[in-house]
Amino acid sequence: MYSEGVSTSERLIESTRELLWERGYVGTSPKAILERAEAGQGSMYHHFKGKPDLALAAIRRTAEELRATAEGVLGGPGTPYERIEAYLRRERDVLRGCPIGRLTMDPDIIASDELRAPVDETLDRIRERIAGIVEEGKDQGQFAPSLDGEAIAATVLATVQGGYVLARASGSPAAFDAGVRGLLSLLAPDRPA
Amino acid sequence: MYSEGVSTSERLIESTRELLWERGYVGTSPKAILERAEAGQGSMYHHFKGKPDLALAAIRRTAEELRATAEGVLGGPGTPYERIEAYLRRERDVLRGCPIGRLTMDPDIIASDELRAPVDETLDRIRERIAGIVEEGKDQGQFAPSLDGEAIAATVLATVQGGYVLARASGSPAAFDAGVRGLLSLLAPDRPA
DNA sequence: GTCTATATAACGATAGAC
DNA sequence: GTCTATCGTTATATAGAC
Repeated sequence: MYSEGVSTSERLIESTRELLWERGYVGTSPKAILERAEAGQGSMYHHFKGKPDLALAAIRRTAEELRATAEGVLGGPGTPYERIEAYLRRERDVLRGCPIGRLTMDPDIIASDELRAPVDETLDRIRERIAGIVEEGKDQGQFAPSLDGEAIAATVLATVQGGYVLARASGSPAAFDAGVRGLLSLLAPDRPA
Repeated sequence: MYSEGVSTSERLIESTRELLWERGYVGTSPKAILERAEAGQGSMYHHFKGKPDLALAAIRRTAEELRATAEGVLGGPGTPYERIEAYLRRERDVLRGCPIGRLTMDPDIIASDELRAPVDETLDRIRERIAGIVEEGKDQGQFAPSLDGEAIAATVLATVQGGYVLARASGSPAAFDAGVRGLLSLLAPDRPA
């Protein structure tokens, strides 16, 4: 499963990342992590204080990765509308859901300020980034001056996060795509009144 | 906790509904259900085949309740826009999340067609209801003919479901409200181009 | 219908040998 | 740094008395 040269602590973090994405925090057991990482009980408690500590390391890395991915499209070329469209349409494994957003449904994550912090910060920063792009679009006359950047940014992010919910409920990415399509049709600069 | 006259099986279902909402399926144990229902081990396995069977009864009831609540506002008075606004702005315990939508992040729910079915059906029927209202609005000239009812309906539902995610991440309902506000501003019939 | 007793496995963590 | 052994608790379910 794992090639030589990857450290045990590295394998533990990567396995935890996968399991948190698939099963959430409550649904992920140390035993499952150890099996996937091909590591023994002792290794985990040597490198990490326990399940919450290991999960924190995993969540931080996933959060960092998600922020980078988002910035990759939002900071790309194109008009404000095009960059938001690129964000909404970027390749996604829709049925797997959002590795960060899904954690908000985990009671133990929400109960812990430390575990919730990277989730909150990640979504918040992407939201701020989108809000700025909307304001940019207003300055350029691409979006109506009446639009509130912060509010539109929340709508964009919510459409994505909620799209995952609809898709997983139906077992098909179609509802996610429909939601994105609907939002883009409302947002389109040349939308008929 | 429970007044006389409420049957044990009733208390079991209600307790399960609460716990599924708070902690999801994976995070809810029979023991926790029994304690909350003030029932013994034997009662639960007398009335239900096991945890999945009890959960199914609980989910079905919650699904039914949610559909009725949605129909209550979507079938209310007002123009199509006003009815959609009423749906988006209806009173919600935002930080608790959606009792049906949250189940889509539960691996054991998604893995079971039987448990997923009521979740899927509920969201699908609300979506269809909203899609019809959008089409109505198009017929009446309140919405642009270019809008796709199905897509807009998915956007509306996704904004709500995603709004819960953003709110729970930040520990405040503000992001939910912002997302709704943003969507309504895009949807408003008198929106400036 | 409800109770207690019991069972098997998993959970999350610690101890101490190597 | 990793391993095995062990711990006390919980998860989920069954058995059988009342």
